[in-house]
Amino acid sequence: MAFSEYFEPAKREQEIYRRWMESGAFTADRDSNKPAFTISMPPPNATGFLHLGHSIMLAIEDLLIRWKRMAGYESLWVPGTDHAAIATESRVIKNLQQQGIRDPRTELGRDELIRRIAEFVRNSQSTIRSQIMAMGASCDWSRERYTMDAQLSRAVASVFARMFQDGLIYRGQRIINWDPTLQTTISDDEIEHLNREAKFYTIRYGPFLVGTSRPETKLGDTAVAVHPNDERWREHIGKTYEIRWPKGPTITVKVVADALNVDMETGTGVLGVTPAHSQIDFEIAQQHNLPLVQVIDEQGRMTEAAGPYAGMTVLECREAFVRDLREAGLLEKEESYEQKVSICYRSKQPIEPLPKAQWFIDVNKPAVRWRGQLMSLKQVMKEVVETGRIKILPDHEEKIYFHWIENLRDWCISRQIWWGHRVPVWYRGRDEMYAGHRKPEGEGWTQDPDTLDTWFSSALWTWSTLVDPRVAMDENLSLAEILERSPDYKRFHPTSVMETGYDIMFFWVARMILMTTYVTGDIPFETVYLHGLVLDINGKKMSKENPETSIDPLDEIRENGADALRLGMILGSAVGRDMKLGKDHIIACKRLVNKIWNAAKLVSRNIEGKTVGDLPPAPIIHPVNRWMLVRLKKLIESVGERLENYSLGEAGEQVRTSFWGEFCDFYLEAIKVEELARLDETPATLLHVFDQYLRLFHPFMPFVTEEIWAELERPGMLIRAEWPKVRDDHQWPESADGVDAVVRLISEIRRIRSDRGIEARAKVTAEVQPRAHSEVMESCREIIARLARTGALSFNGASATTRKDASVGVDEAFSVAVSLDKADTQAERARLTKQLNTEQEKLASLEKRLGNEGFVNRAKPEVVEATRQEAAAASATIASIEERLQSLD
RNA sequence: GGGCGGUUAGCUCAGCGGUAGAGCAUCGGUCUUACAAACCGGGGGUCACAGGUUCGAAUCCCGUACCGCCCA
Repeated sequence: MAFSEYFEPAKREQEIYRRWMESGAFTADRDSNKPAFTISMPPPNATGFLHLGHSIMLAIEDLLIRWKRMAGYESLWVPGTDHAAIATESRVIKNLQQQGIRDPRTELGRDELIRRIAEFVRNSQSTIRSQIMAMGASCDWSRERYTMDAQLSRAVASVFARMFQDGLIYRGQRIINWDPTLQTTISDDEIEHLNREAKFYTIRYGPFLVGTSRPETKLGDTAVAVHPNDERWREHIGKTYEIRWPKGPTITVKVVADALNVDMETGTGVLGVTPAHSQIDFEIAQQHNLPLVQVIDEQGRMTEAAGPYAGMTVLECREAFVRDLREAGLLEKEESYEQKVSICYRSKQPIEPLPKAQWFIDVNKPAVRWRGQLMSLKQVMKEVVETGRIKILPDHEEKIYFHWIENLRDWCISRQIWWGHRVPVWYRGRDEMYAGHRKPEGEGWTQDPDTLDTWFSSALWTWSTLVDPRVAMDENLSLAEILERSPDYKRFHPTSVMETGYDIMFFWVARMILMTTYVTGDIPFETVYLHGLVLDINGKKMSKENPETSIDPLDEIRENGADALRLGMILGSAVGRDMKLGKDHIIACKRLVNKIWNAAKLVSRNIEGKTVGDLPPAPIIHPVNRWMLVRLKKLIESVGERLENYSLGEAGEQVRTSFWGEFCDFYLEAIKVEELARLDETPATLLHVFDQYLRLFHPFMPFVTEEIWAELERPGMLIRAEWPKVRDDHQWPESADGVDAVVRLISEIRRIRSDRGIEARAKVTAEVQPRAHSEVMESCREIIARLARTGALSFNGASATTRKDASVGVDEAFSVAVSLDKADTQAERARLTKQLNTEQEKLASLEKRLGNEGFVNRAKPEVVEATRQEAAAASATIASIEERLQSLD
């Protein structure tokens, strides 16, 4: 046992992690008979870097995994990475462009570009892997997966084919969200909204006035919609107008009545309908059988249908068209307003609604067999949460989830990029189409060029990662058969907890529920724990533009250690709440790491060279040892409850408070007293208690606790040690209450010393007049003497508490007189009067409550009893204070 | 426009029916070798505002104000 002066995380963490790995502690044993506890790690992007979002995810999940592992569960934490289709492809394309390849897609071709991206992914996967390790994550690397692994790809294709056969996947010509920058469609959920200052134009439009922020789309109008009850326009309904724009083209618009989308109060009550470039207008057009005129193409340029404006970009066209309208006197009004622009969450560029044939998942078709009924995907998604089969934390996220489902539309799953799972559909000629997990027999088939939304494959993650790779290679097996023959799937699915940020609940969590219930007939996970965002100290998203407030987890690990960073993510945070994280907080957490290291040094010194018996055989006699065991018992109880409730921050906070305040500040100081130290039971208690704290702390700060465990030569490794159990035999109420009184007595003497400016080194004479627990107090005299720095200490101080040359502290269990060099009755009276007032106020309020019949009759009996006892204690204290005050007269 | 949150000590936040807590910061002190990244002591809050329910409200309900997020 040779503790270094400081625990140096940077020097020790890698070695500790290596020992964990080598011990096999991360690897789940499928054949054990323990209950399973499974978490699927949200796969970081294969090309990403560790950021604080990952840190908080890893800190929370590792905490749960380690706790459950210690508590007797077969913990499995499956790590992996995501191919992140759009993000990765656009990143590599940008890199290639910087290397001088102006248009990588055309210059390299599909196969070569995919080869380059795959190579890039291979190189960067190891980066994120080592960063996950740096956090101390105890995940099962032997089961690491990647969304593009063969068996996961097989799952993707098979699910697609099955949904196609069930009619849940269809190809449809619809208005989709087109990102002209990335040259692909995106789903509704991938759109973000941005407010920006824009112009709002009112255009003279045949007999109408029509408002728009996008005049260029008016070239593609095929109707105007008015409210059926609007007197102003009623006569026009059903008529068709030809509108000749100043420089062309001429458009034909029909006047239709629409009560749903037209608001009479807004503007002129006339809505220009552009079916090809607006979701809502498309729906109106479908109802009224209106034609579609596409005026904007996929490059974001005007089409031939835009007449003289063809070939211009959208913005060029807007400018030109507005100018032409103005010159022709058709521009009625031009005002500024705040426009909501839809942008792509990846490229952050405006999206362009366009008509295009794409693959969709039908969320409304009742084609899913679920618990004996035929339901739509939407209905199943709702059902599993409504019935509590899946519990979402925090609670209010369930409401958000339901609200999202209400508004959910068919999910567009095809993308026009190359990196990803290719749509498993083949065409031959004009009429033949085949969907399956492999190419159909015969000649002349061509595969659909599009790929699938990344979230399609991540939606399968909880179970696709558990598919047996060898079994999945058998092309003749159905998906159901593959699952049936995958031992990990059978053993570890459904998973226990899905822990991720609330910001991807719709992208991911909801879609896992959708896919997994459909494919497996079971839920993907039992509990969803959604953490909040980690913000900088000003409540802003961290970004490289603000390096002062931005925290890089890898820097923190290097400087302060992974334990401190992890604690920083857990302590003082609660489920689902955003946290403003400053470096101060992490440094404060580092102090706890340091504190436990130092405590370990002292513990080590105390047990050195002694025969330390194990608990329980040693009978515990001394009240201070008993008190410590009682405190520990209550802590274990309470921490267990908090963890079960997912109050992780509170659980950690309680261990910290108890460890620092009760164990370090009192117990460790108390056992420095020879009288206590020489008892055989003391080192046994000390080691037992410290050992238990190490276990309680381990899931919160695994590295330092594991290192101490080794230094103290505890058996095995802490990662595999058993979680503390509540010891019902550790119950000594008199000792526990008595030592509580001793703790207060010490504080009382210290306070008097501090108030009266008694020199720190001087020993004072103190006389105690106990009213309860006198035996315990007397048995702690040496401890009191040391911690309160008293010289003579007696316990018959009835007379002393009336002396004028003393300062008296009053407590419900005792009075204590501290002798002074000089009497100062004024100061003494002032201090006691203040305390008297507080006590009297307290008593008055307690008595008022007790005098209230409603309270006595209706409140819980134990509350009434506690109130009575408090009142009794307050009166006892008051009586003593009054007695003391009289003696001063 | 719809939905969901938040408003508690100077700061960051817990607590969410039994009468207010932590860390940091602050003020005063430091004999004591586990720890000055520490120790001892102190100060600091009508829990945003206004109603209601209750024996009892920071906590539950209704409303107001401001802030934030999500969806149209």
